[in-house]
Amino acid sequence: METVIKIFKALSDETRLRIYLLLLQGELCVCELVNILNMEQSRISHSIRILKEAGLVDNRREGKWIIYTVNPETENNRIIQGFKNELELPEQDLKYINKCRKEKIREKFK
Amino acid sequence: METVIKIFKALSDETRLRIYLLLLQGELCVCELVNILNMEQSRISHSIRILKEAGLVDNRREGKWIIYTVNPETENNRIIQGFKNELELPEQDLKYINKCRKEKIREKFK
DNA sequence: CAATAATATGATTATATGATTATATTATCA
DNA sequence: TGATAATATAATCATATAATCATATTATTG
Repeated sequence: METVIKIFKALSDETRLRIYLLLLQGELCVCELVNILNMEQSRISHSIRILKEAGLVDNRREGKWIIYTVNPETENNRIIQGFKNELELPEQDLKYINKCRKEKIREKFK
Repeated sequence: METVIKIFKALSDETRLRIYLLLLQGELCVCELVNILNMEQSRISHSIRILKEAGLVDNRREGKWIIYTVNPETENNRIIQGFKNELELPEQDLKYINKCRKEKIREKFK
């Protein structure tokens, strides 16, 4: 019950929901999310933290970046399964994630 | 997106989640919920209102009672489908809903 | 129609949450 | 090793939310 509440709570905020939907499209680092969502870095970091605490996302370090991914375990959770089919990435975010990928925001600085 | 956020928000509170799970077992009036959950009437009413505003529950009047049911439309929503399978009614609530049904709390006063 | 039962609503208060700003941490690279 | 990039964390503030208390509404029943 607690687990489920945490998941619902984590996904009941627009910023966090958008981040999670973006991560479902593929891994991203904070600076890419900042770029895609056009939001303050600390806001992204805070949001991610709550997603992490709900067990929804994982991360690994890769050089100076920390790469975030959806946690495959919770991704297979039936709640998430259901909502993945129900909800799609906002068009604007889709546009910017594609732009971000083309421009290789992250690798540019390697 | 807004719709989904409202649903997540509505279900991210223990009181409301329990009420919704109880209603999935069958229709109930406020006085039965008060009895089962052992909470203030106004708290139940307020909680139900938020579930209603999220489109999760319906109601009809029946004499002096107002009977609450899950909204069949959202019940078929994939998010709800998923979470119904994922989460079961807390044991305590199951016990009290059965007790409530045996004792026919509501009809007793007809 | 007055009293009562069932429920809703409004006001208040305490607490939680989200956004922001500033600062700290960790890794890279010149 | 010092500067910088990427990210995290802490502190603060404004707003949202949950719980409670009091009151209003609607229907029933004697």
